[in-house]
Amino acid sequence: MRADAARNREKVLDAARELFATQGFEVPLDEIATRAGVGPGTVYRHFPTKQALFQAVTETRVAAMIASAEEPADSPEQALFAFLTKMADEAAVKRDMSDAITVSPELRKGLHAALGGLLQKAQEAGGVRQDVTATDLVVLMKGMLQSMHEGANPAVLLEIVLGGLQSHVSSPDHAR
Amino acid sequence: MRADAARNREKVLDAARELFATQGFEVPLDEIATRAGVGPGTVYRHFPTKQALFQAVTETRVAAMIASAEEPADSPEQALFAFLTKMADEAAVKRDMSDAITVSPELRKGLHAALGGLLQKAQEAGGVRQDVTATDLVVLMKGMLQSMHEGANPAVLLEIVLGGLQSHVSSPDHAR
DNA sequence: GACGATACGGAACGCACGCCCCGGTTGGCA
DNA sequence: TGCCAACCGGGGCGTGCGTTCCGTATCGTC
Repeated sequence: MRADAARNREKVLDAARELFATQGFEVPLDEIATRAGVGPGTVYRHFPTKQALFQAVTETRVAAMIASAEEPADSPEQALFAFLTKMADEAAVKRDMSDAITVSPELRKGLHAALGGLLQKAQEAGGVRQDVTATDLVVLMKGMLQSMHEGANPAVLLEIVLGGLQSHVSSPDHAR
Repeated sequence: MRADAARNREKVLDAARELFATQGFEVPLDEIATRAGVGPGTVYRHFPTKQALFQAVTETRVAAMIASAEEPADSPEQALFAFLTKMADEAAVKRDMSDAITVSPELRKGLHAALGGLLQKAQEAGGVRQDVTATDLVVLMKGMLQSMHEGANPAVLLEIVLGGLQSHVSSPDHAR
C-alpha cells in the first residue's frame, strides 16, 4: 500500500471515530470525508460501504467489551450488572454504541452471546428474573442506550433497569 | 365540503390509521395514498403535511390516554403504574404510539405533563424512586415502547421498568 | 528524471421521499 | 340538464444521501 493511501485511511478512520461517536451512524458520509480532508471517493477506496467503515470503527471497542465479560466478579449478578454498566457508560459518551446493535448483525450477535451467557448464570444463581431472555435484554439495552442522548439522566436509567432485572419478592402490584 | 371529498378524507384517515399503526411514522406517504385508493395530491388537499396527518390519527388516542390519568386508583403508585401499563399495552399493538412522542411536540408535551403529575404524587407517597424526573420517564418509555417491536417480550419489559421504578430497599450493589 | 501504477477529488448517478402543480373529471345547484 | 366550482390523479420537482466514475495528481521505482 502506498504511503499516502495509508495516511488517508487513518485520517478517514479518525474522522469517522469522532463523528460516529458524536452523531451516530446517521452522520452523512460526505461529512466524514470533509472532516478527514478527502473526497467521498477516497473513503470508498478504503471501505466498500458506509456500514463497513462503521464496523471498522466500532468492532474493536465492542470486542473489548465482550472480552471484559470474562472478568471475574463477586457473583454472577455482579458480573452481569458490571457488564451492563460498562455498556451504559460507553454509550453515555459515544453515540455509536447503540447504533452498533442495529447496524451490524455481527456485533449484535456478539453482544447477544455475551449477554446471554452472563444472563443465564445470573438467573441460575437466582439473582435475576427468570423470565428475561437474552433478546429481551439486548433490545431493552438498545432502547435505553438511545434514550441517554435525549435528555434523560443516564445513571438513573441504568439503575432503573438494573433494579428491575433483580428478582422481586414483592410483586409490582399494578392494575392491568 | 363536497361528499366525495369527505369520503376520500375518511379513506385517507383509515389507511393512515392502519399503516401508521403497523409501520410507524416511517411509512412513505405515497403508500398511504395508494392504500387509500387516491393520489398523493389528494392527501395533501386534506392535510397540509405528513406530520399533520399523523397527528390527526394519533391525537385522539393520546388524548384519551391522558384523560385516563385522572381515573381513581388505590394509590399514587398504582395510578402511575396503571398509566404506564396502558401506554405499553397500546404500544405493543400500535406502532405509532412511540412515534407520537418523537413526531409531535404537542403530544409529547401532553404526555410529559400527565406523566409528571402522576410521577410527583407517586414520589411524594414514597413508592417511587425520588431521583427520576418526568423527562427521564418519557424518554425511557419511548425507548421501551420502541423495543417492543424488535423481538422483545412487551410484558417482561414493562415489568422490569415498573420494578425498577419502585423504591429499592436493597441497593443494586453493582460495580462501577 | 521519466514512466507506470496507484490513489485522489469531486462531479454525477440512482434512488427514495416529501411536497406541489395542472389538465381532466365529478358533484351539486340553478 | 348545463354550468362552475371543487376536487382528483399522478407526473414532476427539489433535496439528501449512498455510491460510482473518470480525468488528474502523486508516489515509488528504474
